[in-house]
Amino acid sequence: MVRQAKAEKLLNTKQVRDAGATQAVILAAAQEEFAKHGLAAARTEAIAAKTGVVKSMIYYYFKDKEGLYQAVLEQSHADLLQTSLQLDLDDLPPESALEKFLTALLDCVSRNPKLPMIMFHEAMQNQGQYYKRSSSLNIDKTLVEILERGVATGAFRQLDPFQSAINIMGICLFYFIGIGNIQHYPQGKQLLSKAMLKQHSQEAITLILAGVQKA
Amino acid sequence: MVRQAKAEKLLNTKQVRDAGATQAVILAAAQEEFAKHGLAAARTEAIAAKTGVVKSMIYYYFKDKEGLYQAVLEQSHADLLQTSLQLDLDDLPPESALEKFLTALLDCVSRNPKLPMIMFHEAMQNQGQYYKRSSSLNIDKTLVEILERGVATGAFRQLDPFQSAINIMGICLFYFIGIGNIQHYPQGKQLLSKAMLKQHSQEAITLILAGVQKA
DNA sequence: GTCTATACGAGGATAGAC
DNA sequence: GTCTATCCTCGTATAGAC
Repeated sequence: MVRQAKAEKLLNTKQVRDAGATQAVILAAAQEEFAKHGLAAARTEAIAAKTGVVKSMIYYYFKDKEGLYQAVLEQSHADLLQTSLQLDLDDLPPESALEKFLTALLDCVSRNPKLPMIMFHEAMQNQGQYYKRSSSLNIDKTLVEILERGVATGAFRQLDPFQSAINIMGICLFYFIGIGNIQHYPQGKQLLSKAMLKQHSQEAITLILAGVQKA
Repeated sequence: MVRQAKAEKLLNTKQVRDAGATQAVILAAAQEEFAKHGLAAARTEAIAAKTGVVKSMIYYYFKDKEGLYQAVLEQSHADLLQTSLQLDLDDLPPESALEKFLTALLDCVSRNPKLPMIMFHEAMQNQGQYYKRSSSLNIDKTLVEILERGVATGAFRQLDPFQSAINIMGICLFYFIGIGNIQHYPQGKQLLSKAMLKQHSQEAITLILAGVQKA
């Protein structure tokens, strides 16, 4: 009797899985799906299909699609937030602070290339209503402050800190957002390979530093 | 008898509308909707609601949602294509060519701020499968060629033309894509006002020209 | 060409067995 | 905790009157 029960469990491996593992696997699949489609166009069925777990598990763990979306948003921003908090830039001269900031940001999105896509679906579809509460605003504020300081000390040229912050973020993040279109170029490069990501970071930093420097 | 028919037509003004006007009004509304939501998440009902015309007109004129989407894509790219063809940059030195190119591009997207949003929904949701056939690839190719020429003549620093082209496009376009998120900043600026658009163009051009110049 | 009404399918969400 | 089966809303698309 007991033996039979055990055998049944071994056959049906799904029932052995624990809560944490299932949640994690759902979150990972959801991140991919939301990155591609955003909240509205994402399909819970597609997410479930990737996990091997059944659709109703999503509702069991995350209540509904929106609940899952918010969980993904939070998890995706966690690394970025953590990174930004650790940066202690106030003591550094503006050029060094900017370089350190950019390196950290580019490392972060290179580790998680889906993040920019998620952010911008959020921006376009939902006008940032979920994003607003999130941490990312601090990132941009940090950058604006570095630029203001650099202009004040004369390290940077006379630029508008607000506009320039947007443009600098554009240099860093656009690469990841445009991938879908960029891929269609003849060369057929692997845009997310380690080598290309490294090169992107270097090119971006060089372009930015040269761009803000006094003429 | 004839009189009555005329009166009836006057009352029911909808029936007076001609095909061209209706198509145009649908296209305009669709462009807005697709810019916000992309193909999958766009709602034909929402498009119809904005027009005052009834939903079934969409199917009458454009066959189905995808047909309307392609029409919007084509119309949205028309201006950009037209602009890019008129640019005759081969005779100009690289710096002038780049500046002329950037001015044209920024004018174009300032006139039609929805274009970048549409392009990037397309990139993310559909991996550029519609976009591929479109004209925009030429835009980026033009930019790559300018950069290559500038590096060859020594006008620009040693940069990777491919990577740099992406980053430059990022500076120009990111502003329009990020609007949803950027708006939430305390300042509450009108990002699409004439003044702000003008400023963005100037800041972008300055940043780019400074960034590619030889050190 | 425009409207009303409706068929039909897709997908979000739940109930209940195991 | 996981699965199966099902409900029901929403949204695309069509049929047909005017």
